[in-house]
Amino acid sequence: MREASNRSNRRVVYETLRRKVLTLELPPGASLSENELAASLGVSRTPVRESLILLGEEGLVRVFPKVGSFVSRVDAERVADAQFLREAVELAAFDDIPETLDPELVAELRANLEHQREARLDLEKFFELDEAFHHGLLRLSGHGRAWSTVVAAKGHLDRARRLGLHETNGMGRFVDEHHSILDAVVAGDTSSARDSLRAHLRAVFDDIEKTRQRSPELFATDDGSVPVRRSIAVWE
Amino acid sequence: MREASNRSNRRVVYETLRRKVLTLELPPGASLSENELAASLGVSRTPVRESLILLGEEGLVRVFPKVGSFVSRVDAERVADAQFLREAVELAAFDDIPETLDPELVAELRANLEHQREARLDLEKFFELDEAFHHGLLRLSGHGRAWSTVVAAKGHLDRARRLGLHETNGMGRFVDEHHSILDAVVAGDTSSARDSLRAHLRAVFDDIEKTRQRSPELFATDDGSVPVRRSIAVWE
DNA sequence: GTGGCAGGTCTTGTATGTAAGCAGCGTCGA
DNA sequence: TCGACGCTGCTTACATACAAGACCTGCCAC
Repeated sequence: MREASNRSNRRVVYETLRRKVLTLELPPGASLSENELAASLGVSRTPVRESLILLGEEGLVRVFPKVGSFVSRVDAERVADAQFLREAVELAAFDDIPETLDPELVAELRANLEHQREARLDLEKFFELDEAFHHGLLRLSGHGRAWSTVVAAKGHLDRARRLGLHETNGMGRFVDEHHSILDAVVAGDTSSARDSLRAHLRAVFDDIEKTRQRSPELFATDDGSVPVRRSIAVWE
Repeated sequence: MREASNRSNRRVVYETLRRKVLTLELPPGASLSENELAASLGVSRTPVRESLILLGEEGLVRVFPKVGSFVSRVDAERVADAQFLREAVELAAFDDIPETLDPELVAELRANLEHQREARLDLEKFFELDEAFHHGLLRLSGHGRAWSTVVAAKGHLDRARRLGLHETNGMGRFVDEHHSILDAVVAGDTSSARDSLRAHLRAVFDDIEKTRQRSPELFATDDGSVPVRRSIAVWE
């Protein structure tokens, strides 16, 4: 019945749920019943449950034993933690940038920036390119593998950013900042690249903070309280 | 039959397995059959399987579908990745050290160093204190929560370190280095503290490198090849 | 002797059954 | 009217049954 896929059901379910949580398609507080999800996705509870456990470890889902599982609130502390981590890692990588850069990778980054400009009004597309760009910066210094750790830690940061960017009219400014960073790196001016990158990351974070002050309800502190059980889940 | 514990079976199994992997009690390459582990631990396959999945995400275990699960080899690349990450995070934290330190925390760190000196011949005890010390340094700057991410990423680094320290005669040198770091921090000399911390972390890493050159077989690159199935598991 | 095939046994992946607990709501009593 | 109590339906946690594939071993043919 199910096609012979190399990717296990669990992997598919995990990635599907993760994407929906990060894109806020499954909003904070949404109920994630194992039974409902299993029925919706056409699999048994097992892969769903295993996925929820993984998302729980990542902090994107909270599992309350015998009560229910819910998409976690966007936690301001976790957002700040992720900001600190990514800044530390990305800046530290610039200390290890080699004298001569991998020309192929530089070309890839330049092409990425072109696509960013084209996609500056398409939130999802832009986010995807933004991720690849920052990952690429790490790869320039040979620390590309550290990106996965950053990715795993910055779920709350990404959701907070999305909350803010829904009110923004275009990501042109970010593209400009990306350009500054890459130009400085290519010019061999590591110090300037560091400053530009730090400024860029801080600007993103400041936007989030502004959003938080405007709409604090979106950032409800994620204490141990159990959300109301009513199904908020938006699930087709 | 089983006592009403707040900690779920899965949590207990996960932490048990993780500890045994990190302490090399379960050596790299050891077979981790879900059935065997379930029988040994007196639980069903479910919590064991869920734990193995989590350890797999952490990189400590490799799961080969329909073949078996095995403790992952100590991977030199992953060791280097973890080294980069922890250095980035710990050094970046020093940029945010406040003017006046939390005196309670400082006292705790000083007491920790006393215990380190007492335990400098007891590997496991020393490791525990070492972890708490570095975590404490992060807490000084208000970034204590970032430690969990570092912990989750540095499993390979910890195992590599253990491999090396089995051949060492005491951790007195590390205690001295810890003292230098803390003294510089307390004196408000952040720059010197950074230098000392970086030197300390690099020294640890150099030790690992030396071990790797002496005993490369312990660091077999962890490619996709399936280990022999014969049960290497040491399990009482 | 050697190569190849088949079967048995192991593995993980998935589905489902069972247990135990929390929450909400209605009802009953004061 | 209001509070307490129990029932009902939901949840996750755990156990178990089944499916499908990989590997090893031994036998058989050549």
